Amino acid sequence: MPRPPRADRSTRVTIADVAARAGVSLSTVSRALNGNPTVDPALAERVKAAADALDYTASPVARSLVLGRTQTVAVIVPDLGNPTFQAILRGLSHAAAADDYHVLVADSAESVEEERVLAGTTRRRTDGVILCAPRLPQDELDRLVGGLRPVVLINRTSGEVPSVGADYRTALSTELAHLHELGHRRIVFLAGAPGSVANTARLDAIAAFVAEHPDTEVAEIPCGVDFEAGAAAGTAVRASGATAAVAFNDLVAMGLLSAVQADGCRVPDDLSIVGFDDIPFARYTTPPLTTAAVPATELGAQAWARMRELLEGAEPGHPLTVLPELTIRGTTGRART
Amino acid sequence: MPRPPRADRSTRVTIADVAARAGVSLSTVSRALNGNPTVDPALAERVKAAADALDYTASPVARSLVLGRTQTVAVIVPDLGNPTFQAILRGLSHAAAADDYHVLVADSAESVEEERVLAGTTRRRTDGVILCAPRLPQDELDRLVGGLRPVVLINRTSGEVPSVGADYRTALSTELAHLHELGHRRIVFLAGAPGSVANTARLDAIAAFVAEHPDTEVAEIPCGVDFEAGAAAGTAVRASGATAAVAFNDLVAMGLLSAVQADGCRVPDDLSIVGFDDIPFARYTTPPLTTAAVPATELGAQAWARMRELLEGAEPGHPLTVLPELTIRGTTGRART
DNA sequence: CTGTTAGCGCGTTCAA
DNA sequence: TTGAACGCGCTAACAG
Repeated sequence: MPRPPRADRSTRVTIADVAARAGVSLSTVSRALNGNPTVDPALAERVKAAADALDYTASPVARSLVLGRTQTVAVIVPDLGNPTFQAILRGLSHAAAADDYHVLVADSAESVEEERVLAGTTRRRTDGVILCAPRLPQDELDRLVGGLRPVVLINRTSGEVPSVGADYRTALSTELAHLHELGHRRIVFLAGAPGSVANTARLDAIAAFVAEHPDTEVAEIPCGVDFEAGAAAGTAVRASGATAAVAFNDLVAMGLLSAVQADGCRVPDDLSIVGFDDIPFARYTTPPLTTAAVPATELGAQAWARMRELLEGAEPGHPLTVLPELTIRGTTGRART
Repeated sequence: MPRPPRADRSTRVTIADVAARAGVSLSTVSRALNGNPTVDPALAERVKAAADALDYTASPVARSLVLGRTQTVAVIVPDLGNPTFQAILRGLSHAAAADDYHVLVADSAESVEEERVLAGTTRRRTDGVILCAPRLPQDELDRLVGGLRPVVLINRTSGEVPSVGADYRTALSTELAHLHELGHRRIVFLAGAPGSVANTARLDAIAAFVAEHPDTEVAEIPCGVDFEAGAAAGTAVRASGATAAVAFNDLVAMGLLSAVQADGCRVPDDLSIVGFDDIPFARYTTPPLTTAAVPATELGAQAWARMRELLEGAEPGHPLTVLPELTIRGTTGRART
């Protein structure tokens, strides 16, 4: 892209204009407008009058340079199309706005390389960066965050870096227990990205559960993380003979639900399905989806709260881990016998 | 929020450090690093070597101040929770990133006042603002955009301001024609926000359609723009005796679909439903939703393209209007007789 | 081709 | 309490 022409600033009103109009020095204007108490009340009034007569507001860029503070934070997400990340961004955005901070968003497109680059470049034009479910391997993540501080991590941890996240492991155990209670003994798990932190946590939960419940079999089916993947897994799920399916997330669950129903399979009579996340649409499927509710919006707000503490120089709070709540709706029922 | 402490910049490497290490002046470093051809190749090499030995990158904030350019644009959306705006943001974000621009997002929370304020404050720290479906009344919008340029409008227009949007009117007519062709003569329209531009466009289309089809009745039911509103309208829709419902958008359609089905109503046998937007979930409802597909991601990309032209000082292209495509899926069928 | 100088628009010492 | 002067980090105009 060709370099755009230099901006025309000739028409912009600066602090000098206000100073001239109020008949004071630049410093006095600066002090008056920033509420510095050492300025004569009457003068301050005159300055403010001049300022809004001229519709003046200090240049954020100039202030950023001198203050070393931009009033902006960066948020890096792996995919802006993912409902969970959208919810996190929304919660974060609202919370930051309430504290008069701005939010720079960047989508890493699930690319580890992009993630690394974006973290660096956005950090330089903001006061801190919030990494949302970064895909970086642990060692690289550990290395990266060092040069990025202040940093807040969502759904990942790294040393003493403040973080917020959901306890996937326990939540998945709860889902399995729910299925077990309904009599399901042959279950399939539609796996997400192999090797990813989120998938590994779920696999751990499954291994632990199976160890404690020898009567139950949980088979893993490589799948994916979106609708299409879930729908595509329909055939394999039915062929498995399982009476229940645990999807990596709600997207997969919905894709599966859609596919098996189109195939004449009744849910939950023939097959029970559980999702994960409780995205906004989960309650509106037919039947409504049983899932583990991750308070994504709240996580976003909490992530901002951590960042804010860091920015204020306060002690970073302990890592926050929320436990997704099992939300039983219509896609789970007693196992067919 | 208390003012954060002044940032510690003592450890940051500046252009002076690079200059010292390379044994040249600051200007030479600047020139070399910016690819200015008037610098001796050998020297340029030495400078670059020094730069990355020091891991130096010019401060974006300082550059912004001197260049009067931030390489950032602001996007204001009414609601980050709306799938359509999410898609627009995604398309915009990707397109801008491809041109090495950053995106500042702000959610106006459907507030006209917030919209006005955010537009102004974000504009000052960016090179331009993109207003996504602004809720401002036309006269206020006209007034606002004047002091904001460069500006790009999505789903609204104002004088000569570049804009992109969808032709709601024609698309809704097409939906009505589809229903009419299936034999529907009693139709209800689940209206969105009264007085909003989007709702008015749909109402216009309905009025025109009814005028041309005296045999058809289209009753308006005040509703809303989300799931809950659609679900809540279920009773009224069924009581109306209509054989088909046109929802303001897909969210409403899905809420309605869910509600009437829970009530034992068969779709499309007892009731046909059409949505609007074709959000990602529309194809996964049961049955899949018939709707008018708005290429939201593409609109976002096009909005960026317009902004980019403006930034480059090029002629702003003509307003772009895309025609949402009728996407017939499973929620529409012949009218029951 | 390179170095010196002057800002970009502000906040903030330091004197007065 | 106020103003003059300096500097944030960088690019660009102007000499040399």
